Amino acid sequence: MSKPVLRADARRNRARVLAAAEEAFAADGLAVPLDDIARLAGVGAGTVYRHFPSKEALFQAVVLERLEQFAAEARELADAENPGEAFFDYFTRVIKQASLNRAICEALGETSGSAYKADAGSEFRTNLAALLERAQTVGAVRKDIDGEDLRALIVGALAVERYSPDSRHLVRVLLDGLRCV
Amino acid sequence: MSKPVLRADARRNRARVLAAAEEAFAADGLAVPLDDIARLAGVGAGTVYRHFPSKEALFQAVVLERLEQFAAEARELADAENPGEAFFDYFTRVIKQASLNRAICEALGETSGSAYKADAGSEFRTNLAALLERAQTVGAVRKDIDGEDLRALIVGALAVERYSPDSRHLVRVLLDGLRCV
DNA sequence: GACGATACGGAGTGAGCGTTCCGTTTGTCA
DNA sequence: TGACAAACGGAACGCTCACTCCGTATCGTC
Repeated sequence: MSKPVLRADARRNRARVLAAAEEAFAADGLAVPLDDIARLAGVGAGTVYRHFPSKEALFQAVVLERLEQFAAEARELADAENPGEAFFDYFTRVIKQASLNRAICEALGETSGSAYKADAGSEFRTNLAALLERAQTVGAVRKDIDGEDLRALIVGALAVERYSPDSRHLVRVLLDGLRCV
Repeated sequence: MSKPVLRADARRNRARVLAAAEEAFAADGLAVPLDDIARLAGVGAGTVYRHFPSKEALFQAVVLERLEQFAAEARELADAENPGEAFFDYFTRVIKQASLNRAICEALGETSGSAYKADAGSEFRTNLAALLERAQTVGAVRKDIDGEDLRALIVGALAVERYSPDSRHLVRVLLDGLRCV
């Protein structure tokens, strides 16, 4: 049912494809031609399709890998002694990292992105909501927003950051808006 | 040098193309096939190219038309009795309208969008900056942002609004961040 | 080392789309 | 109304790109 045990070269090539895709999608988003990814990985296009049913599936695999990293970071902060600080630090860090990764920007910006909203980005969602709630409990963050609101605000902050990456204080404007009044 | 006086049918078709393009681009952005625009306008593809040198040029014409409307609205508010209120009202209205128009979203979001940043969207830029400065003068808006910052924040607010159009209060979070502390 | 299965490479295929070309139609003006 | 220029329509072109196919190479096993 699951994996029929890959041959050694197949395993190696799969890893190469994933690495190449991560780099290429991060730089140019979904627009990068699949042939470019194959060339970057040092394999043929057919090999890419042996491991991933479509370009879109490869993209999602790359994005989900990254979202799981974000989720892990959030988990580490779940018990931080200062929930407010933890929340704002995390928010800032995610924006900074994600804004440098066009794949993440496009994936999170997807209004109808079923794959990230529903199934597998769910751990990211859960942990993010947990951070938010703790920060709200101690009075660090206004209480009239929920997890889904926060994700929308992340998308907005990403757009701001992408638009003017130099301006250090713009995201702070948003954070100030999030603080308790 | 300028216009060689268009024939009547040519003038009519040009207007139809512009109207169709405005509708199509607003709905689907630059991704809409040019043939669709031509069909919607009831003309052939060749006719579109008689009036506009490229699809991109047509897109810019549509966007600039809209930006000039925004600029005009800002001009009307330039002497409002309450600069703070005028600023926030204008900001909210622009976000609301622009978020419904995918062409505007894409155009404003263009990081390297020379056409809108440089030449012709300049009146929009100027008037927007004037509104901002007056609001800052009366102490309604924090003073550590400038016109370019504001445009970045508009792009961000657009992303938020597009992501969750229902949530009435999300843009308010951003506005609260803009207020004087 | 030989054999069968697995995986590979990259040319090929088909679809979509921006743009052009040209035979035909239509407006304008005398 | 006739004739010429202006404008039209849409078929055709060329390019890009996702995806497939199949002859060839490589791996694992006995």
